[in-house]
Amino acid sequence: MTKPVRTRIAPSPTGDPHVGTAYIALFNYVFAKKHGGSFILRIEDTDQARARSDSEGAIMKSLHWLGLSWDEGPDVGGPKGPYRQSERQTIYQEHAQILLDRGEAYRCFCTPERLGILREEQRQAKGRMGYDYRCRDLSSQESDRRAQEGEPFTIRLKMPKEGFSLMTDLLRGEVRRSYEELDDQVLLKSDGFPTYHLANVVDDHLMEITHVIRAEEWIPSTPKHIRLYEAFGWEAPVWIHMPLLRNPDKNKSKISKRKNPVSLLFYKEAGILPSALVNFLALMGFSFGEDVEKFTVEQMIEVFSFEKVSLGGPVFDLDKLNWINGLYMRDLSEEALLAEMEAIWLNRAYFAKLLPLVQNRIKNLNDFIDQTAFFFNVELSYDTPDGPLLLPKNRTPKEMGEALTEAAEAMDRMESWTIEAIEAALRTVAEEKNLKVKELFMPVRVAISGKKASPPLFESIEALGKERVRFRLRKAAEYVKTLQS
RNA sequence: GGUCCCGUCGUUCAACCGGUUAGGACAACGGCCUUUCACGCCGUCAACACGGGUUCGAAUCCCGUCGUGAUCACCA
Repeated sequence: MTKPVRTRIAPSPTGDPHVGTAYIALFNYVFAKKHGGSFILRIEDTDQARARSDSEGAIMKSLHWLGLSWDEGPDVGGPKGPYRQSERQTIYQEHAQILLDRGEAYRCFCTPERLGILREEQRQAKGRMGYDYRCRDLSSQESDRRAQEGEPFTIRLKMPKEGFSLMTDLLRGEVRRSYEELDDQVLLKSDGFPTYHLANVVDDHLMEITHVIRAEEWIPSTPKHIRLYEAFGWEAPVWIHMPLLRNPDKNKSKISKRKNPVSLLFYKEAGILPSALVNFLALMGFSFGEDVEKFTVEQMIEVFSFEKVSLGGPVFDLDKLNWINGLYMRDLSEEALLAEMEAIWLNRAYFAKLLPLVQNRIKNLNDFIDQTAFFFNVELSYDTPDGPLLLPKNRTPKEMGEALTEAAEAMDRMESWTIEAIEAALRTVAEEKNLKVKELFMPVRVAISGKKASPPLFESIEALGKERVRFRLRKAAEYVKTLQS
């Protein structure tokens, strides 16, 4: 009677492909394959405000790059589609209606403004947080009337007010949670889109997901999901909450782009091989056994079991990633290595892009190498003769640290990566930080090129790409703080 | 702040259901190899968060404390 194993990765297309997505995808993939099951990709694009058009494609491309391909998904189709939540609107609305009809959910006419004020009051009072149930006991007549009159509403799940919820997590055992601290979650937003909670449960059920393998940040809301399964009368999947990847800072906070490169594109552009990155990700929480650290996904599938997964939040350690990548480099034939090099920056197209930037500056053909070296590596050293120029006269390390950090974030926010847009963004940063243009541009130049003399700044930034520019600006921000003003 | 997860070297992963000089790897340091560097090899440094129990015996089981983290949205 055991059903075929089906797992899924459900990324939200709101930004660059995230290393955490790859991490969770890996374990879903491996577990499914271990049991001869299916691995599914579902795009959770129900947040129309944060969705970014280029994101979905980039996520799929990156996952394919890592070899974590799916059996069913928006691009390959499958029997349980569509696999994009934005294309499943009516399904969610129908299911919300079912809950409404059964009295398991209710319309809520509270405005975002009122809820915001409520939240603020609760914060001040340091009391219980959460919805105050104002609309929970509206009569059905009133509820129907107001809905008919066109008053905007959301649909909330009716949670029990007492007792406790019990979740059994394969890795963590039983987790109890009192219902008193769980409020009535919004299931359907006033724009008609579902929230994660509704869409996730409905889709997991309809797509016959047997094991939900997701990050530990979901543990607190799992009782709501369990309640939803109960309300629908469905069997819940097996819950497995993986630890969260962490920053290498003092506190080991959840991995974040402010402190660590989190985009898969960064690692690709930094010359990390997909096989090495996947292997490294596997090392985060999983132990192969016998002290073996280098293994392929296929080998991991052979030996995989959740008993071999540990729960401490693993720190994403670039040093070890680079070490293991070196291992994979040495395994490659010269031919294969050459192909990998051409695939990143050592190719004609990239040379052609750089050449116009330096043509006026070179006196012989070989000067090209000197002038463009910084376009071919990842991290620069600022402990150099020009390094002190990160700090203009009369500016403090703190000021410039903040300015460079802001520059990094401004670059990250850019949607269209053009020379003009880059310049505009940096000028805005200078203005916001009350810096003269040159007080920002020289440090930025040194940050991205390592030198005070470089090809044109914005063109160089454009050619380097967002990932390395961000990385260098952040590194420079750290370095400048160590300088004396 | 409430709730919940977690807690072994700086980092990562071990040490089957209690009995080990607590092990491997990355990093660091030292050495060998090498014209140099790297690779490789050898070695050194380094951890059971704390306090109570249970037990002949606790990193391992229980309780408490502390600490980190996550979460408390019409985001996922």
